[in-house]
Amino acid sequence: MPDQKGSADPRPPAASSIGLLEPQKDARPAAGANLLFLREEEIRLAQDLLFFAYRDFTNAADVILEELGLGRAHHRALHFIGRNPGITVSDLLAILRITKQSLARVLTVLMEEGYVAQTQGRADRRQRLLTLTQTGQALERRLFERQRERLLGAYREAGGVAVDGFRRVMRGIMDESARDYLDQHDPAETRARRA
Amino acid sequence: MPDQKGSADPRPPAASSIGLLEPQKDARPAAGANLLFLREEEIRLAQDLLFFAYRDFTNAADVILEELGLGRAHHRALHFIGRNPGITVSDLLAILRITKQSLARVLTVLMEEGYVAQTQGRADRRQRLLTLTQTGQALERRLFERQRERLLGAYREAGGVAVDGFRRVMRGIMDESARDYLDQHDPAETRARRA
DNA sequence: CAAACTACGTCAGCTTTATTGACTCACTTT
DNA sequence: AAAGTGAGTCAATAAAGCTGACGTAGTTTG
Repeated sequence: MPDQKGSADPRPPAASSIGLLEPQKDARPAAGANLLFLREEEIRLAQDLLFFAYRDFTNAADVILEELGLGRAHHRALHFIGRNPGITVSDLLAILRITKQSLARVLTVLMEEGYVAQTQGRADRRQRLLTLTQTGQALERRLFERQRERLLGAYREAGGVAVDGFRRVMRGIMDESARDYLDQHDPAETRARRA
Repeated sequence: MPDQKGSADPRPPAASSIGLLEPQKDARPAAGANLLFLREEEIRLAQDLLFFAYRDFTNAADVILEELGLGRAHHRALHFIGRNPGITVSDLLAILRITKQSLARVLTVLMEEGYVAQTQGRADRRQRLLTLTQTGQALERRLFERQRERLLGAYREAGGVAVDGFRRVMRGIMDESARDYLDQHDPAETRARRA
């Protein structure tokens, strides 16, 4: 039980810099609009949210990974190969934003253990297209199920409108290139519904 | 009392538990409501969202950290010390979920560089209460500003309702203990507005 | 009060995950 | 034929985490 601030609380001027940037004379009466005045505290809360949600979300799959002697890096590779069957090594590198050598180590293990297979590119034979094997798909699914439980619970509690908001904000946080990537996976069908 | 789990949730039932899992014969034309039928793809999209948003959000501060020879671990410590002045070492450990030794390495650097100061606990003199020095506050602010830009942009684009949804979903994803922690920082004032 | 427990620090050794830079090989493009 | 690209690999290194064990000061309790 954290008891912080229990005793001698050296906390400096707490709500010190409230009005962030412009005091923003929010004239809009729209519902929820008052939530939008972005004081510092609101942003700091979001930092916390990202940290905890990501921490616990990734953690959900760790038990399984540990059994198999794999790490999160392997999970990430499995996830993106599974979602992009036939992806090239360089495309995968661009998604993960790690170096070729870091990826190589991970891929080597995944191929040795029979989770991932390579096939030579047809158009460009220099390419090694990555896919999940049956085993790989099965593992990815186990990992997925764990994380799915969490998201399902969160989605249920929050409701559909909240989920939509969640998506919008998350998209806004990431780089434009990441949004572009997502749009390839989330094409017309879903985007249409969003409009 | 902070809202635990789903029970006793004071929040408006809104469009919560719509046809989840069920193929949902959506009669409602309400915007976003039909987004809620949780096919596998929807969950996988969320995995992507978390990965990219977290990747790019944390990345935003990396440039500054690199200049100073610090890493993300240092940033996390700075952030949570800044947000909990006078926090004890063990409380910080509980938040970060790393081992004492890992934290020790980080804290040693931060204290050597003059970003963090320790004071002996008054009630319990075994405790070493951690605070940011002036320098530490200044650095934390620089890092904060970078991440703030991103969030500000995302919040503006998404709008107040979306931000509220984002918060709800993120809270739902994390462990209950993390939600409890947040409730200490986000007391009456903010929660009231949310209702 | 003495024993037991707690908060913190630290030593020693280890693993995972990442990094940079240079190089080869096979293939494609110009 | 030359230049460029996709992929793999070598070697060396770093950041950030881990376990287990132990010491010391301080607190709580039988």
